Amino acid sequence: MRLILEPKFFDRPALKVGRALLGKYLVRTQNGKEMALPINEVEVYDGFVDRASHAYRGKTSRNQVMFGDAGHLYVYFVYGMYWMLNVVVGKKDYPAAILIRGVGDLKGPGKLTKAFNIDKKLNGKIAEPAAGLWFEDRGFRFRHGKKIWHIKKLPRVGVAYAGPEWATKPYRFVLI
DNA sequence: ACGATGATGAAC
DNA sequence: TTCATCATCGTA
Repeated sequence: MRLILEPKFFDRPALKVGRALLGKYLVRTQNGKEMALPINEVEVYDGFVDRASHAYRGKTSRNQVMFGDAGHLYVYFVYGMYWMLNVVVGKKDYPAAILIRGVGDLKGPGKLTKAFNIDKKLNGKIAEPAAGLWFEDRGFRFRHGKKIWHIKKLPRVGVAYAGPEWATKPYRFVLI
């Protein structure tokens, strides 16, 4: 089973999409090769009031993709070295996105973008095969022989600047 | 615990 | 135009 996730999958409340993305596959094609790994960690950045979100201080040239349509990729550069991969969710003009923090054995958002060769060339593109990067439902993941899993809710990483209320919100989801 | 490393955005 | 900061990671 390989079902490509369409933009409408992402056009829902951010927390719902964040949970729904766990267990889905991140798929990358480049020069005829395909790689795909299941998503096991994400963070949600939700709306104008979220002080940890890039969109909190309004639209800028960097974050404008977050204000666009669901299903677009928001890719930005941090710490002079790493690319972060997000997918935009929710309605147009409502800034929200899901940061992909872990896929397969790759723990950490900077490692997975390096492994998948993701950089600014993908920023603003729709997540679809034509872009070379998209998301798929490949069926349930099996853990311990059963087709179930647990979702652990944790604070987001590296957002102390948002202040205690927003830095401690359980907007990071990990597939256990 | 800290340095690498450069874009970003706010202040000047 | 300068400057502090940053949705990180590897090495110590």
